[in-house]
Amino acid sequence: MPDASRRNPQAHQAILGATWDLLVAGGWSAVSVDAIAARAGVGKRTIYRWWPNKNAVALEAFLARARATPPPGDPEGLSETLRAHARHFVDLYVGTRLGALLRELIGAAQTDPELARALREHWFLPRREPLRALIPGDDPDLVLDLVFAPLHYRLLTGHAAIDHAFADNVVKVALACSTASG
Amino acid sequence: MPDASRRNPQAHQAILGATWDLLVAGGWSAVSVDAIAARAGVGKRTIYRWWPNKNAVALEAFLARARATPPPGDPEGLSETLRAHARHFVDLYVGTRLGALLRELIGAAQTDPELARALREHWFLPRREPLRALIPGDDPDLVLDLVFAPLHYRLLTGHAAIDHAFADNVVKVALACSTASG
Amino acid sequence: MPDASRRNPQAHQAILGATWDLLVAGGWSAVSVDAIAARAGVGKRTIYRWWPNKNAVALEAFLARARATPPPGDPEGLSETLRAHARHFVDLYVGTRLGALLRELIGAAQTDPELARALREHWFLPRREPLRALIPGDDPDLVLDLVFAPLHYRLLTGHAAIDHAFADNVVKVALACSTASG
Amino acid sequence: MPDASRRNPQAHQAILGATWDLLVAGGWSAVSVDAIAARAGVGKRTIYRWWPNKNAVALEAFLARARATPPPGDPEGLSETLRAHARHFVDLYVGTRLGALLRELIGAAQTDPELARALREHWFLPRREPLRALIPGDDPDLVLDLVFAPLHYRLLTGHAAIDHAFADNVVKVALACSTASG
DNA sequence: CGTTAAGCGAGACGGTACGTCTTGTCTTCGT
DNA sequence: ACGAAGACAAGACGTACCGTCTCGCTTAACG
Repeated sequence: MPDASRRNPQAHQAILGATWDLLVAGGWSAVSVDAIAARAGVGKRTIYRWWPNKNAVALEAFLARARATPPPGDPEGLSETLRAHARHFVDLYVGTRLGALLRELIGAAQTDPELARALREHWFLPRREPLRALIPGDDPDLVLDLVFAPLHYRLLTGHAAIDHAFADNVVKVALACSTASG
Repeated sequence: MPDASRRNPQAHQAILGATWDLLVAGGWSAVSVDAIAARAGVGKRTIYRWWPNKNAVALEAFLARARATPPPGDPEGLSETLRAHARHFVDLYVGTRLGALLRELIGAAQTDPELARALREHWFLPRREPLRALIPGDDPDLVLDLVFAPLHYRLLTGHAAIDHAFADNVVKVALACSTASG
Repeated sequence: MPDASRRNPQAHQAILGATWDLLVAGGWSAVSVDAIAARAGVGKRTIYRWWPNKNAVALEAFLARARATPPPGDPEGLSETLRAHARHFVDLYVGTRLGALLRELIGAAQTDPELARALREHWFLPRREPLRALIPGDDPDLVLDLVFAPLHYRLLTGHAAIDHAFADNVVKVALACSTASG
Repeated sequence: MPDASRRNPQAHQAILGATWDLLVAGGWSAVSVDAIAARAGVGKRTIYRWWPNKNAVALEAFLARARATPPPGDPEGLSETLRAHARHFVDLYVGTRLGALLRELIGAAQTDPELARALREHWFLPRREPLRALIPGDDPDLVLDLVFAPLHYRLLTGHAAIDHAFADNVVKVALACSTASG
């Protein structure tokens, strides 16, 4: 295992930057380890020393940019909070390179268990966890899924449009559910 | 381009069968056009003549098997109907090779727009369409998403378990929503 | 074996014509059985019914055109006769599509024994035979080779130019040989 | 393009060796880039990195073996020298795998200009050059052709046998020519 | 005059080889 | 020891061509 303290931060950033640039310029299909290395002016070995494969690099590039736009500070009331989060996802995902990348990462995760685990651990769970405590009832995960699943489902299948109105609707009915049924 | 009436049905079935066999034996990563051709005793050209790539072949293999277990005849009452469908999806997807294949196909669809279109057109929409008419209110798609999105979301992200109880809960709250909010 | 009396002469000529056209348009590499069939408006089966492979077709196309320019009627004297023949070869081969085709056929014959046999039988021997009787001495084949080999050698290796002067020189020294040594 | 100093000599030799082995075992038709790579335990990419195609590989394999039997040191007298060289060609070519390979390479060169150039440059010219200076008269190339063309002509057309006697005869008459006519 | 057996056009098929691409490992230098 | 560079084994990709085949259609010879 490499010694993290001796890692070259320039190379680290160059790799993430090159990955993102390639993605913007040519889409996911333009991202290959060779291409990243060439554009970053870095040896392939340096990439494989620190990441297991290009999916992991792309995940880190995604997280760096996605985390740069932090989730909304929670306003008053559960309904408002969830609505703010749902709209935040819409803004982050829809019509953005970041949303496309997330789609592609979730896609790649279907054949890359390690990526699936990392996505859960570094993206989905951290965004859900702060909200779980706010949800009353004995199955907060169910409510969170009612809110967030439709968003991601449409993102991945594209069978219907996603916008703020949709986000608002989803939150409204999901909350109605949890009170009506819980 | 090619004349479908002259298509060799033996070769057609052999290709789909070989694809499925490879999938069962070695998972999605074992499926390659070369491997399919070799196992089916078929020239690669014959595959490329009728399908654009292996994703399309795998989709057809998926649909052939998935359609072989038709959705439940609709029992009395909307609630029962949706519950039957949700449980049907659970049975079809969870812990089965078919579910794994669907996951992988949705994954591949994130970088293959044609596959995405075909999946929507030949899988998602046909399963939704008969149910849309049954849903009261002015946004039946929203209700269908409340029911089916959590299922697929958990299938794709694996952040929580899927079983009949989950399916039942989802249907219960989704219906509670639509009545409470609509 | 097919019944030659029922052969369609239009198809026969169309195939030879298409072969030649392809050759002129794109060189030997543009000649494939598929391409011939397509351009001739003929089924591949029709080609394979009458020829074993494309080399045989091309040979026939070559012979049809090469035989259309018959060798010179033999003038007075062996020296003149050989010189006329040598110059005839030069005219036929050098800088012409026909010469290029012969090169390519001899090339193909190196891995196609049947083509080699046919070339010998239908091209080389018929051109040599009438001359053999004219050559005095006990090894006329040697003299013929002294005359014709350099021509074909340069055609195939391209290590030096071929023109009438070269043809004349070859004939002059070859004849000098045969008298000096014989 | 690639950095020759970093070339792996084991792989280089394995490729040439595998090419030769395939040739000996199954003839030219058994030689394919795939087969070479498989037998040499080498990636196809490694072959294509250093050679443009299999013809170039085969040429190098030919040259390696052909140069291993160097041309005869030149004995006293032009006649003896040429005779030794002619017999050397006969020994090298006739009834040997090497001769068959040369035939096939010359054949392939008819549709591969780069191979043609390389054959001239690395085989024909180096063997001719040392002899040119020995030939008196103003057209040494003509004399060399008189000696070597018949040999190669018969090799390529197979219209007559090749043996030491033929070589001797060719040299005898070719020299008679040059003195008689020059 | 009708039947029947070809030739024929079209093109699908099994197969093989091609040349390109990407992945992840390994080696060689330089710093 | 890390990093830049890139060669390497492996093997999938999609294309091209080969030679065989199956399908209907037409057409000539024969009953």
